[in-house]
Amino acid sequence: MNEQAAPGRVGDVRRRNLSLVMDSIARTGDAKPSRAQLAAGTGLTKAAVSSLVADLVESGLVSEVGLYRDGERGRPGQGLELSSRRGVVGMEINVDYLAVGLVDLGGNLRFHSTVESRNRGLAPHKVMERLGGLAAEAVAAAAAADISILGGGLAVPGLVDEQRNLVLSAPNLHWEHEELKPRSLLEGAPLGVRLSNEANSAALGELWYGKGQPDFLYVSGEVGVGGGVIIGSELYTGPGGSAGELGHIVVHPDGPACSCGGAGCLETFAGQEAIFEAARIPDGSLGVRTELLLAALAAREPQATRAVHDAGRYLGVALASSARLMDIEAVVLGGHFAVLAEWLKPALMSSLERYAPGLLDPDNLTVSALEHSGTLLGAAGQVIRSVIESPFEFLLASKLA
Amino acid sequence: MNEQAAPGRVGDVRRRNLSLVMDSIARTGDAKPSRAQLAAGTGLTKAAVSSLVADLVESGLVSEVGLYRDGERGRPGQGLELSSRRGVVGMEINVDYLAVGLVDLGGNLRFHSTVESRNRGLAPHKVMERLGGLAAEAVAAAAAADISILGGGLAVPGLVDEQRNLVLSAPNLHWEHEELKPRSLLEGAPLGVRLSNEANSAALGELWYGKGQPDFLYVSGEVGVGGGVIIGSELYTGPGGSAGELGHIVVHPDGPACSCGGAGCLETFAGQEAIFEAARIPDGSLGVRTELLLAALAAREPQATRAVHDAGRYLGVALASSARLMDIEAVVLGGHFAVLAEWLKPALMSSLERYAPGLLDPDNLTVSALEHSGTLLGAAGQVIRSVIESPFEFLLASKLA
DNA sequence: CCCATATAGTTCAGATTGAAAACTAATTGG
DNA sequence: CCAATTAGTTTTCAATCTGAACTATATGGG
Repeated sequence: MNEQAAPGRVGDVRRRNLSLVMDSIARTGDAKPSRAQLAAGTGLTKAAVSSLVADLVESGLVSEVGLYRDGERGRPGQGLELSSRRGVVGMEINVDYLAVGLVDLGGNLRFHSTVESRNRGLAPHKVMERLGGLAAEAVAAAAAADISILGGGLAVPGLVDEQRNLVLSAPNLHWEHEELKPRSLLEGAPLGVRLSNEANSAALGELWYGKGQPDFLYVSGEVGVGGGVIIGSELYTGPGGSAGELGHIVVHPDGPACSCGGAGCLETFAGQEAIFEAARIPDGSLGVRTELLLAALAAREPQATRAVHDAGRYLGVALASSARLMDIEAVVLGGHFAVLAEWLKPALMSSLERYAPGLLDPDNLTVSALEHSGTLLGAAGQVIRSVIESPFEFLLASKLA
Repeated sequence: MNEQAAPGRVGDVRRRNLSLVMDSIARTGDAKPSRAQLAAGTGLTKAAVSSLVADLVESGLVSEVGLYRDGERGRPGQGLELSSRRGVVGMEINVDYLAVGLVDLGGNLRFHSTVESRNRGLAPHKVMERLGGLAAEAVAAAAAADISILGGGLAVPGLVDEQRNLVLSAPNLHWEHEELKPRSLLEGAPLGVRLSNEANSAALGELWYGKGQPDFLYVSGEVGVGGGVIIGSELYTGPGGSAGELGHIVVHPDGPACSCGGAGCLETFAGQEAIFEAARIPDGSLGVRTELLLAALAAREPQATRAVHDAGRYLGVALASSARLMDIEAVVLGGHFAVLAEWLKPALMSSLERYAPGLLDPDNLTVSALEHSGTLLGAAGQVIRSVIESPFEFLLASKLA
């Protein structure tokens, strides 16, 4: 069948409980729980929690932040939080811009910088060079705030091989099978830099730092139409790692040819290019075209209205199919779908009602609250999450060093 | 965010390792491994394996089956297998028939019986009564073979709530929100009877007792078109438990209305009724209509050929979308799609090639090898699997008794 | 026929770790 | 200032793994 599971050792229990305590602190967030509260919350004894927290504090992942003094009787507890002096750098390469952010273990965005950059067709090493400059700013900001950088996450708009640091295919950048050297962006960071897909990162950002529902489909409308599937608070990537390709669901069997080699894909109706073209918006920078489109919609120009209506209708078809297939009950719109939400939603909802009546509650179709920082937060969050989920490995590494 | 994980206790290690040993024995299958081989395979020490096996043998889940004598030097090992004297009854209610089977822990079908029964529109208690008669045969067969029955699995062609023993909706039986009493089919079986969906069970049967690939989409062509999604050797059911509804993917936005309330669903092109109707096969029993259709296809009658061609084409659209969305790389055809495979496959493959070129290797589009017993094996297998995955709970229960 | 060799399986000491209970620490309120 | 209350630590105990030594049972060469 498939691979054999590893045997359970006595020490695994501690591994798991360290993670449980980290996760509990992370979830409790701003409440800064005491050891006693963690014991109550996790089901562990106070003794066990004390011992676990001692290890986590020693390693610097968790800090004590003063006493409780809430007027209750009894000895006040020591508040605990994920250290605000450890951080991860989130980075994003997109078609029209580059962005970096510094996120501390608690999930606070401590520094943020975006620059416009026409990356389409640019050689990967050129783009990485520019991004390196931006990353240096984040490193400087971290030094200034006395934050030690554990690692980084880099999101790109394409299919990636995380293990090998390959961008397998990013059609909108015109990159095919390019090897990046993300590690070079943050020399010396103990956990390195992790490559990820933009839509997946945005979905994870939404999960960890947004509304936080455990099951939803994130729809990313950038130049391409991407998707990130969150099931049971985990990203579903599929066996090969490329699940969520909402843009290439067939929404009309007689539809036009698509750049993917197929036909009738959602992207041919609802991708940025498709919408701009159908709305007769002239060529130009993304910002300008978006302004023109919004103005045309506000002026109720028929071609623009129709373009967005069609996009909404076919997005509805794709969501109806997706919801049925994957049993999805909530959708979060991001990217240009978020920008166009006001005009898109009516057609989208009526389409959903036609093709999958009653399946998706209108209240469960929301717009991302994180806007542009969602992808950064998600990219950094993946590294933060890996520390929360396996603090034992981190402890080991820091003990050796 | 979501629910808190349970704390790790020292005893969890044994729980996990008991399961690991059970699973190792199950996987090794006919090879009947010795304790030493299990130690090598699992990474546990011989001492640990001995202790674990002792518990499993005592509870009756595992039996020793004679010595190895393979001409090697050294003391021969004691072969171990999942007990062939413990069994689970698999049961199936479908539109045109009822079936039961007796499956031992090793996955061998020890008894099997199917009867035709026009269940459409029949009251659930009537159907359960008939099924009870069949189940009694399985119980008698078990007694004769000295097999003690641990529990049962019951598959139905509809959406179920496993926890509450509800059939939420089985349109092809004309059942809506019916409560079944599956437990009554096997009074006294310690693990009870577990209700499940027919397509999901067939997919699991294929996983555990068929070709055994870890990732695939099982497509069930019964009266409705269902699907079972297997990812990483697990059934993907989605947050609400109703994932895999392949039959209601929208394959043509201008298609006809569907019984689900939507429009253009795959089922309206590729369901049994749709195909028979498009092929102009007169009403009658399923067996007769199938014969007529196969004869018409053999005679190359244009309406039949066209009907099956269309079904294949739209199935291709649905599979292209599904494969893109869920990153699926293998498909197993079951039910009438298996019967019609010869005529269906050409249209299906050319459709896949048109809508998702290169995504699905023709070699990865296969027909189920288990035929009708797949669903039974899967239904029983879910209970067997639960014993393999948590033998500790079973040990506890049997110690109390 | 017997003993060296090899492999299977068991026994026992040692280490890790959480539970449970008793204990110490720090605060409030009468 | 002391009783009550809550936080956190220390101690003892049980579960269960590893590792090493030991016993059991086979093969094969002299």
